[in-house]
Amino acid sequence: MPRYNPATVEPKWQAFWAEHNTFAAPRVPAGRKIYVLDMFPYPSGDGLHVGHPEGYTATDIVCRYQRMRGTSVMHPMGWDAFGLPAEQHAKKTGTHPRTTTEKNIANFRRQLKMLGFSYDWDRELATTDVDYFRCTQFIFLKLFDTWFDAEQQKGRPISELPIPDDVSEEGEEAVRRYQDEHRLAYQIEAPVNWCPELGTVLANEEVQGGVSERGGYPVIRIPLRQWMLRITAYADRLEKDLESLNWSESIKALQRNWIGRSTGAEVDFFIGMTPGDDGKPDQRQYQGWLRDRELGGYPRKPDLDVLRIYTTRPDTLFGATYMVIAPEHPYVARLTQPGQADAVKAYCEEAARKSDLDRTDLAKEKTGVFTGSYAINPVNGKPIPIWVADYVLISYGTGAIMAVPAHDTRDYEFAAEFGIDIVAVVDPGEAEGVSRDDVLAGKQVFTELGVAVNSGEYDGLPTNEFKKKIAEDLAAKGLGRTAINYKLRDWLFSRQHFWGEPFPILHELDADGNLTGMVRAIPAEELPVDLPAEMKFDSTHASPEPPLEQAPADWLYVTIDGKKYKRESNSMPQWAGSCWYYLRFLDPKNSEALVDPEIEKAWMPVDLYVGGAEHAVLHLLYARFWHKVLYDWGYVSTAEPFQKLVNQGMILGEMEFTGYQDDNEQWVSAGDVKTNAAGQPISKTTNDLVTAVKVEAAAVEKQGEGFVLKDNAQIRVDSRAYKMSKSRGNVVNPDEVVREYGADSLRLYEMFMGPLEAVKPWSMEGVNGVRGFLDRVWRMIVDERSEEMTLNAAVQDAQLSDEQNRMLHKTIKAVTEDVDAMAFNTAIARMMEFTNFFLKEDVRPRSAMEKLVLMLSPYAPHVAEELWRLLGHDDTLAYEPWPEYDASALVESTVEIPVQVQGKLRGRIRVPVDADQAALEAAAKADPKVAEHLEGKKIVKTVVVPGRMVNFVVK
RNA sequence: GCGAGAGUGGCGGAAUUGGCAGACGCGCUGGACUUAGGAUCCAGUCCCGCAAGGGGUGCAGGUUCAAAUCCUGUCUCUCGCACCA
Repeated sequence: MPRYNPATVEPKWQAFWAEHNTFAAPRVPAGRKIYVLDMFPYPSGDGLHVGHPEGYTATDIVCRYQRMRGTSVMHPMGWDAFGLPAEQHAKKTGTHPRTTTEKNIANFRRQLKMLGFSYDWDRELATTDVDYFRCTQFIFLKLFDTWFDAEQQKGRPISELPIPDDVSEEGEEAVRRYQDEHRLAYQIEAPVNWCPELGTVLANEEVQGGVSERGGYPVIRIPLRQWMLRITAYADRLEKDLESLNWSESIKALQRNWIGRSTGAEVDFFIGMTPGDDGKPDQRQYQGWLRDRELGGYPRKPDLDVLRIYTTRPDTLFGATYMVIAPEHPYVARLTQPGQADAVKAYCEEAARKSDLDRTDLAKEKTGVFTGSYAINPVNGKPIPIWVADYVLISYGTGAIMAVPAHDTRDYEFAAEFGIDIVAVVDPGEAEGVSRDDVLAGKQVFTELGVAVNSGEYDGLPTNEFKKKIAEDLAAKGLGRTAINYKLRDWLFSRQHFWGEPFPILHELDADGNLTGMVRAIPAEELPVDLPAEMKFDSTHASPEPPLEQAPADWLYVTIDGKKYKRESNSMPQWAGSCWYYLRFLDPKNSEALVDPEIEKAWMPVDLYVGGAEHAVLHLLYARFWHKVLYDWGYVSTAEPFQKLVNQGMILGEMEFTGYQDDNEQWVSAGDVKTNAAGQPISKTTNDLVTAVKVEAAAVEKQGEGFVLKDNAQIRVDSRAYKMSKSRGNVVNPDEVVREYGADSLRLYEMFMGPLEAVKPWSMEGVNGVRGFLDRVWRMIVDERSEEMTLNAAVQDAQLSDEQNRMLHKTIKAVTEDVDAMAFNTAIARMMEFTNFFLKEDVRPRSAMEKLVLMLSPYAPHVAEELWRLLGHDDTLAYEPWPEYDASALVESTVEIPVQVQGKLRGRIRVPVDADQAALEAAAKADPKVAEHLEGKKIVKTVVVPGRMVNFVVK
């Protein structure tokens, strides 16, 4: 009977591991430690996807390998369980989100256990656990209780915030408001991205090109009171500390790009308090202002009589021929002259109505309107017109720019559109790709570095020197200062969901029951703030108002010391729970602290963090931000949470061939098909829609660069693998794969497909292939013809032959080096070679078989345990020492060396390993094939690399 | 447009201090065993060629005794960002 049958072997060992608590992690490590973390999944109703086990298998291999090397391993798993789908399900069916969530978690847990991962399940947690979000709320209180000291670059308790005298003179309420303005968690009334379809407000990051990232629904902007987290305060540290991390350069680049640090200068342009009838500031006032600035210096906050701008190119100040302020800029109304009022008002209203989608869509053509007012360019005293245009964003820099059309593409387009002067102030010289004459004539835009012209005393300065010089000069005159800006925005931290962590915040009510604008934090010892138990779920949610506004009054309203309060009804975003779960895993049941400091110190940081690249920016940036705040408070001992990060590549569906047919079901070659604006395939010649038709692999053949129909070689077909999706019907279900081939085969296949970080197409035949390998390993060791589990007769307590020994140690060396490099695909290939070799051996020494089983066990743990037992061991192999290789066993007495003539391979010679140059050369010349090619030629040069190759250069 | 990464057989991929291109697996071809085969085993499988030989790592150049690997240019694809002043 005993053919390899994963359906019996796998559940048996899963039960064994659970019963013996095989993978329990110690409270603190004994000796060397490794903390290996998977990005915990959102337990969706669809269950596990084959993408999940890819990263999970990789980390599981590392953990099992490290246990065998005597390392203390922390390897936990949990659930990122808050999220919109459960709430939408509740709206449809009335089922409480917690019920749905628990059901989904149970399914995920079953699936993960089915795959044999060596998690310490006693540490399991879900972000929806009340005890867990009690701690999440605690961290929020800390964020609320922190201000960022820019001097020290550190978060500090709000009680240490210095209060300016003029504020403290105004009284206690003013002080509280001042503090509230400086907290890391603060509230604003801001236009938010309301998505009616999803019934929620989205973060900027969740809106892609004006539509929701999930679902692609339209998003409109409406004002709402929101909680924000001041992540921008930590931008500098978040960027700088990337350097210390063992992350791929591409992920670091993504984060740097997202943070988007730029250095430049802020400059104040004088506009005056009351412009003249012509819209221009009074020259005498301007002169007075210049003198005041020279004496008083550059103020921290701009006065009302200036327009403050940010530029990365202060060297182009002389070329600024107009200015632009964003439609939302607070000065818009003030700067609008009566004659322009209607036009400006209309323009701003339209801009406000526009969704981000519209703004992006219309990006091709610049729009704007003149305010009628002018500002004075501080370098030459010239008045320049101020425009309102939506290509300037209120959320970046100061929301206002100086426009230099000659040297900025956007300004150039705008100036061309509206006929504004273009003055070149940077001479491109011999720079490539531009015509110097055209640039100097204002007919072509030039945005690179060059040499200053038309810039008064600065003429002749190279761009970089000019930048430095003018920044100093402006600072000396009190007109500007060097400044740093970030693309990163503060984090919109509230959501209009029921199914999220409630904020531990109360809003003060006045006698009429209206919000006073003052808030009060719930003390840490009174946490958690649980969600209301009784809750009705509406199927319609047509307003952006949070569902918790409909919560029972006894939850929503609180009276403390006779004062009435209303609970915050927003909830936290899903990101909140995933910001710190790696800490809670270390000490999941601690009721006193987030994590015991002794335990935290012993296990942190996470040594290996594996997950999808889709979290390269947001999750990782948010978690790093929280970690740094906790670090500033002394709750954690490391500046960064995740030392090494690896992103597994996406697994695509099976490779597909796609042909195209027109309305008459006639084939259209893929070369004649393009996509239209709506993304549909159309014919290049007729522009008619064509239909994509799936073509079987058997019906196509390779021709040249691509594939064509076998029946009609004129018709090219597309060949590619697509992202798995329900709509495409190419989703692979892990349950089915396990049923058909077993968990070990699934694990092995996912690792064998290719490098962990690469994007790879699925292939069911490939799974079958690795299953064949496991079958061969089984037959190599087990006697299949026997009814009992019996060793194959070839497995004997015998000495290894030299060749067997070499094979064994070669394999140990390669597999060990590969797992250290996380090159699992080649490690598996080496074990396949080992198996192919020993299957041909009549005697398979037991010790060699045991070592293979140990090496295979991280990849295919169930079958390995089963074989280990058959080989005569009573206990799990999880803590057996990892095989060591013997370098002396690798040495061969002779080696085959290629011989080239003119760089072309002409023969191979077998020589002693230590053959010297002369011996190699002689042996090479003696080879008949080589001799043939040398005959009648003169040897000009002989290259001999001992142990590697010989090359003759002849004439 | 900007940034990052990648182009190697029919397919997934291996080989990177420059040194035998195609490890390993799939698929395919032929054979053995068999009532049967989607089991197993054996042999073959980069392309052209009967062979000798020639060609070959997206394309075009270059460096070198020797290039998938280094340099220059170029094309294509994937991912991310996208009016960030």
